[in-house]
Amino acid sequence: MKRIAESTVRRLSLYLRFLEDFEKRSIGTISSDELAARGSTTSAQVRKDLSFFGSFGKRGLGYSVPELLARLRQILGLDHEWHVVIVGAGKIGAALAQYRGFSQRGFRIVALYDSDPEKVGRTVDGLQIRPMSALTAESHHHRPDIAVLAVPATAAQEVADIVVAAGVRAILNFAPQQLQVPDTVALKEVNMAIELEGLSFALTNLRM
Amino acid sequence: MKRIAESTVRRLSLYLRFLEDFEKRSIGTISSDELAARGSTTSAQVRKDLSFFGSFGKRGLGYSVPELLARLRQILGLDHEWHVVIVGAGKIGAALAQYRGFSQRGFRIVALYDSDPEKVGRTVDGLQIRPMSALTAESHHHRPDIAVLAVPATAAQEVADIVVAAGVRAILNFAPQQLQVPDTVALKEVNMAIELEGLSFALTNLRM
DNA sequence: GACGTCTTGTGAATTTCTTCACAAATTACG
DNA sequence: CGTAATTTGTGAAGAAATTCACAAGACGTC
Repeated sequence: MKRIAESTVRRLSLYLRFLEDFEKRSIGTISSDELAARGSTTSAQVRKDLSFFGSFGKRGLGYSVPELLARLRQILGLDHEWHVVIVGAGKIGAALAQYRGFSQRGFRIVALYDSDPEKVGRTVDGLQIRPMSALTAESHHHRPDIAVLAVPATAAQEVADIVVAAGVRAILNFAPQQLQVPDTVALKEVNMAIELEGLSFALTNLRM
Repeated sequence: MKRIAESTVRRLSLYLRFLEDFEKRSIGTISSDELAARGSTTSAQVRKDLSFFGSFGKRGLGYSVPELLARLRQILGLDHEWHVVIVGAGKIGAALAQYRGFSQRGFRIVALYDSDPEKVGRTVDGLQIRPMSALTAESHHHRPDIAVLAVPATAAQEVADIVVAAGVRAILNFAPQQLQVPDTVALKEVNMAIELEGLSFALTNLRM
């Protein structure tokens, strides 16, 4: 299969969200134009994005909402459960552990780790915080697919190495630290500083 | 000035971070190659990115770390203070209010708002939570440049309209809801669901 | 001060991504 | 059944981003 651009995958996620909304409102059919309007893109872009995976629409009619929903879920790999471990039970880690969006979309949090002995043993949203030192051993049992890192920047690379060694194949990094991982491991960085600086740049350079 | 790509601005933020690190380690000079290695990009990319704004290096030598730092800060608009309001004092909003990275980089949180009367009046990190209804009036005084939205998805668009009307010209949106804003307003979305789905896609399609 | 080594800055080439534009398919309707 | 109105799927064109490649400048050394 041809390589799919990251921008395409991001848009597929958006389309999925819009379709869920359309389904909730019992709309059975949707055109690429209507989908595009919701995501500030163009109908051609929507059709091109979908065309990488097959042809799901009916000419003259549009796309069946439930059908396209199912196809998108399948394409994005949301048709089965992923095991997630969260590392770091500070403010961000705890907020993530309680975030409903995870389980809603088939991401099951199987464990929450922290290296601080003070925090170990406490419970967050029904999940007991485990010591960092237990991660490797417990991973044989939990078989995590994805690790979410919510640790200080200074610890991030070390933790990344540990979870990769423990068999995790995807990392979502909230620490403000650029990580190095083998290219067999998928990596996404969420970095508020970068977003803020992007806004600062826009405020400085665009208009005024 | 030519339009600068978003990807370029993101990389400038990264370079800034690396340079801060080099400065801390008292490294006086850096080559585009060394900068590239830290950010998994290429030296040509680094030089091209910088070339949009001038020529800051010395052939045969590289870039002066303090000088390039200063120039990048200026380019990104980090050479003066921005006023930030946070809307939503739930888990995420509260965590953001306490996040040290804001003030460290010249983003001053001038107010924290919530519509829940239960939360109004409480203090988060020395900042009293104000009622949402006061935002418009108080903005005349605070003159916020940036609004950070940490509200439920269902409220996000309404809040966005309010802050835009109150004079905010940049929005950082943490709500899982695609916002519509006038194109005079800069907008960044941080959406964990999209990142997770990107990882799910990678796990499903790449290898295995 | 000439020579060798290094690294920038930047047009040109290449690759990637988006938009255009239109034939083909489907429905609606008289 | 035929015609008008839609809307998809997709090659081709266009735009944007990245990489190449090399002349020009700067330093170190003898």
